[in-house]
Amino acid sequence: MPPRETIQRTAIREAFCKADRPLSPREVHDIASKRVPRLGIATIYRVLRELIEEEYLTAVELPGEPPRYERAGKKHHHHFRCRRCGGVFEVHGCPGDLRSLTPRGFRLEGHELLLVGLCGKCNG
Amino acid sequence: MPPRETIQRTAIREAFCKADRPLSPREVHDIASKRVPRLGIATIYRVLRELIEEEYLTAVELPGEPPRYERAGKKHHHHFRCRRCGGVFEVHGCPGDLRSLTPRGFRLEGHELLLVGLCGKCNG
DNA sequence: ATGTGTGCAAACAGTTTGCAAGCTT
DNA sequence: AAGCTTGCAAACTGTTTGCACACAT
Repeated sequence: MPPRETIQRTAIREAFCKADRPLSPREVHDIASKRVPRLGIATIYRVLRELIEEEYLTAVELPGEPPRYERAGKKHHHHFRCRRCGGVFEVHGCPGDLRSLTPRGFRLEGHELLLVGLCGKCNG
Repeated sequence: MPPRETIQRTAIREAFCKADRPLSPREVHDIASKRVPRLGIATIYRVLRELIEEEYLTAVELPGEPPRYERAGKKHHHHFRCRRCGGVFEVHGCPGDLRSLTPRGFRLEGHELLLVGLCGKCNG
């Protein structure tokens, strides 16, 4: 049976609809609390897990920072992080032939790539 | 004045000399505890911070997990994470030519790559 | 002897879980 | 009405800090 339509779930989904960037659990809680005052942080984590399970959201995990979440459905991509302003941008395309880097006997199933440098604004 | 030569520091440095992979604070504690039985986890964190400051260690930040540490000064390399046992291994070599993925106007200075799959043991 | 470094425990931040009560179906 | 979902608080993990004591110098 599908999950029930609760105001909490609705408020949480709405937060992601309005956001144009990946949100942390704390940020989701801050946004959704405006609509559902007694909203508990545990509910955020529970619903987040369900929405990922349903593939409504995906986790965005970047090195050195806690995970954020964004709407699922985007095609395979990587990110570019500006070391000056901290902004994170999508980059499309993908390096090929990563199998050649894989140690003998290991099974390669996927990869994550983060480019680092200066974004257009910070590069001047 | 330089840090004092304590058995704790020695045991922690030794753990990294023998390890051929990045270690988590917990792993460092497990290894160094064999030599220094009453070793406290707080000491691990304190010494880790000092060793990074001294550039004896560098932090290895992987997406979705707490930081690990390895000896500084290694040449450019990446990591492979086993999705079953969670182990992290070094891989040598590099995809190269990532400039083609960089957005127009951005300045590419570096990159981080994580391969994901099954390690030799978990692959069977 | 001096004062830094350590072990322990408490404090913190982020995340998960147990349980009684509430709300959707 | 039935039982999934929530809020609350406690439990857990990873990390930091305060403090008295130990030990390297």
